Amino acid sequence: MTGIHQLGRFSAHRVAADDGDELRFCSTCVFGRVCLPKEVDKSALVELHCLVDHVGPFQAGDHIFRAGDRFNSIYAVRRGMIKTRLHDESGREQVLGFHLAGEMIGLNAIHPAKYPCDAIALDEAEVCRFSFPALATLALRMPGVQRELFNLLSKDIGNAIAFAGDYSADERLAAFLIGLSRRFSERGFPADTLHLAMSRGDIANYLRLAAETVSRVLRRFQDHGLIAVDGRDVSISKPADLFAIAKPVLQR
Amino acid sequence: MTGIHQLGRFSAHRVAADDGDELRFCSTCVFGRVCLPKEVDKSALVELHCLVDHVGPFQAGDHIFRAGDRFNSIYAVRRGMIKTRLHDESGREQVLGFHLAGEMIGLNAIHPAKYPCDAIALDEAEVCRFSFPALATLALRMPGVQRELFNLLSKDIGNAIAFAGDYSADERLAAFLIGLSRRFSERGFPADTLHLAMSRGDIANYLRLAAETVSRVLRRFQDHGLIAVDGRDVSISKPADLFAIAKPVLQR
DNA sequence: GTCCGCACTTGATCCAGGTCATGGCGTTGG
DNA sequence: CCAACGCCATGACCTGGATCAAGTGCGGAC
Repeated sequence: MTGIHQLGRFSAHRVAADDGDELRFCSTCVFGRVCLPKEVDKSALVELHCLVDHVGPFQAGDHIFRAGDRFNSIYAVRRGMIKTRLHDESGREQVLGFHLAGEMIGLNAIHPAKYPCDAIALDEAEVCRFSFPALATLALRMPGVQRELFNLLSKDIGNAIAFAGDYSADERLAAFLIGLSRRFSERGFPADTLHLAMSRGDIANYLRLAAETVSRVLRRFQDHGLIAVDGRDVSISKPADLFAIAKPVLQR
Repeated sequence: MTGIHQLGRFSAHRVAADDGDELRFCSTCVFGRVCLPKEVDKSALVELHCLVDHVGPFQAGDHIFRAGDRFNSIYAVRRGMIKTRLHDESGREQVLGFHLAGEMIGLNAIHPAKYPCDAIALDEAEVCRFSFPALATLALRMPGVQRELFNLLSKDIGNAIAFAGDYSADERLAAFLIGLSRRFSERGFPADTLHLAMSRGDIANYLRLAAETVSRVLRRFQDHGLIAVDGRDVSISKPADLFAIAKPVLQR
């Protein structure tokens, strides 16, 4: 799919912004914070806002972008959950991450100038598309935007190495749940009740475990009273105990 | 160690540049390429060069920076090999990478504003220190510098996920050797004779294997005629066969 | 020299987690 | 209504690589 076809496709999906106006960003938006400092330049802010497209909604299974697509934009998740994954020609899949509202995807596409991975909606989702060339140009005039981009990129390197160590299945799962819980609560969702939009298989793949192991560990956590599992809904009963297990992974 | 103490420490190490002059960068330098495009602005170039400090030499085991140090600079390796690692309070170590001449370290420190990992020389090494605030300011005026920074950061995300999948010990080791070989040859060193400046333990840790497994797999590769091992010197006899093993890791 | 220490190798054994097989359950579609 | 399918759970078994335990070989101190 070429860049032009992509544009056409997204235009068809476009919906009106349901929050954020000409000078205010979505409440969840990562770029919201560039509005805060005193350095705010109204005209530049309008420009920043103008280079954003709200696209979607996507249904579960829809691709936001595909590995190999020419890179032109980075995306902020606006609603729903997105997974990024790469899969080689022999069919092996590797889930790279799950992205919640307010988080950015596509940053790892800047260098090779094409997306290295697929981005797939896990439930009904909407995203904001930022033209990266436009953003980079704007960053030349707005130090806050540049700083924010550097921060986002740098943070992503850190995220990528989160599960790099050789941790046990228990540590991985606990860290996965605690991490999700934190991110949910940062976005205003309750920290103790999680909805896992992804399948057990996706979780397993992300954590480099077998799906059976994920089932078994969740079961054991439940038997020990750490969590309560109901299908894809998980409630965390003993966050402190769960954190104690996750600690080696989280405190890098 | 505070930023100021760091500065003092590095000053003591400072040596004169042995290549690169006022308007030319070290031949290996990642920022060398910003000099190429027509947009070159001599005065800005002088500025870019001025914000670089050549520091070192460091001896094997010396720290370039430590986890927790306040972030102020990114570093380009100038000579030698640097490993980055993080280690938690319980003593578990995790090697994040090995960095050759011409490669950049410290990019993952931008966001938390402090280095998340240690950087340690593996042999006699020198580095170039770039003040990041100065670089970011310069990037506002030099689109080429900004672009290069975005590229470097984005590339690092890709590097971080290289060994993320669940690959076998053979695949990991083969990919490690092929990857090193490629990077050496990009820097002008022969592609078929590698010197591994790091210990077997470091390799094992980086690949999430046991040191014993690294020994055994190298032995097996040698028995199969793929490589010849002489202590820390490895020569690659059948790059194609080795690549075939490494393929699942490399072709993400 | 010879003693020590460290990195590395090699063999023997063990185990966490993978794989395989089966069955339940909820959803979709005819 | 039932069949077909996908997702999940759970038990039985297997295995790749970790761990444990000896060596080996080499460089540095004296």
